[in-house]
Amino acid sequence: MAAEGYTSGMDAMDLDRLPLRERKKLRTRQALVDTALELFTERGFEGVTLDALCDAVEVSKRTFFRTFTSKEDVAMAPTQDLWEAFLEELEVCEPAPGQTLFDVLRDALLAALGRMPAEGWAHRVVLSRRLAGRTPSMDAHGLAFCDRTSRAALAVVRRRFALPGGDELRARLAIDVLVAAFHRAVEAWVEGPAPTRGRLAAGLGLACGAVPESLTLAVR
Amino acid sequence: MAAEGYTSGMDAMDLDRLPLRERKKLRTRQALVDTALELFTERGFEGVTLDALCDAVEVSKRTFFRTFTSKEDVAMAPTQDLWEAFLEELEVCEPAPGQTLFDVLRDALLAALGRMPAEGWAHRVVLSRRLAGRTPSMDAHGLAFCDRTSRAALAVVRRRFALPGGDELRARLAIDVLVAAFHRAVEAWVEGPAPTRGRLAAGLGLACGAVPESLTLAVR
DNA sequence: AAGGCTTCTGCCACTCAGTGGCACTATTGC
DNA sequence: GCAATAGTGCCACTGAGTGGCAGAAGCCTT
Repeated sequence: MAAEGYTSGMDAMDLDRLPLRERKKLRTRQALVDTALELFTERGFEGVTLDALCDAVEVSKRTFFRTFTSKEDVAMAPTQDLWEAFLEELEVCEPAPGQTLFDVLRDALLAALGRMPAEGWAHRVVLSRRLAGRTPSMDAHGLAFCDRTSRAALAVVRRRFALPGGDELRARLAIDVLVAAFHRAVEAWVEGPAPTRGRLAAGLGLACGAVPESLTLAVR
Repeated sequence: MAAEGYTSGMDAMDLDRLPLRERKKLRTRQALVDTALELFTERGFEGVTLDALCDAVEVSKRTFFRTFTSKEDVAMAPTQDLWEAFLEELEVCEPAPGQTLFDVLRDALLAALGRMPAEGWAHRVVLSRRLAGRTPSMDAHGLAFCDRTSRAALAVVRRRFALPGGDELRARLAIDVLVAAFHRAVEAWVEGPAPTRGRLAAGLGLACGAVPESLTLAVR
């Protein structure tokens, strides 16, 4: 079943209606992600060459690079799916007027989280994050992706919620803070017991709630 | 330890006292950074091979990799010097009791900024950042470095300012927020006219001040 | 249902970043 | 000066990522 967790805005129904060619492509994509996470976890990111991965999935290296932009990319796919869903949620959400932008952003992220497949996704993210923890190049890749997503999010916010000029900076900071809170939540989540979507959502809420106090926290 | 803009906690006095070997090393390092920024700016990051850079500086590739960890690294050196100085400042600063952690962090960063060489440093950072803006791999490298520095900063904060257990998250968030504010400040700074240390400091103050409002900013 | 048309895939050769090893030269402390 | 101890240059090698082209597989007519 291809799409789950790989193409964010799509459920199994849509999937079956896809032309055969697309379904195949999705299947290879999923196979690459799953096998990559498995092999990397087993032997380490550096310990697995692309040739080895491609052999295991029975795909040529050329095809790999038509599906993913880099070796890091394949291992970060699960998280990236979430951020893409976040952008889509941000695009369609209808916040109550007067609501705080920060809350709107947080809710969009929570909604995106709710759209991730209940089965398997969380596990893939955990493997991916643990790997990133001990693989600098993976971590860097993930951070860069977040940064690009933040820019995209700012563009959506600017277009949909018509910011007064001086608030551009504040909006961008709100996004940065959300991203930071999310990272902290994930960090705690992958260490903790039984990582599920629900626990991650709870952690995100907690981290977001801690932000105001983080600014007024006194030393000594 | 080093020379202007290359090793944070040292001025020209100290430099002359260094053994010859060290001074040579520093000189190569500086030559590599300057030439790299020049060539990259001229022909683009991808447009310059390491062999070309090493030829220009008359250094072997082997030596390059003894000085820098990667091609990206050499181009990000100026910013990294600042963050290293920040860690040192954080280590030695003596905040007034009751002061806000966030303010302590911001002041440490401002102090580090003040320690950067008045001549040349700002210009190097501007070149470096502009390059990073159109070179994903450089940007990723920079973000990863910030992340590592944030972790290190948290360790210092934990040790020096003995946090109660539950405030670990809040402290880390405070650091993340500072980093975000700094990034926004730099972003605006490299676009603006006549980038000097002073203007960057002003921009950082502005961005830090905008954080509380960014959390309460309402949509529509 | 068979033809051509399009799109994707496999393969091969290539560039370039980054590493390991060894011989060589230069600095330093005696 | 003279060992000991760096740091350096050179060379060969691995592995990521790319370009090009020939062939296969899905697709779209009639």
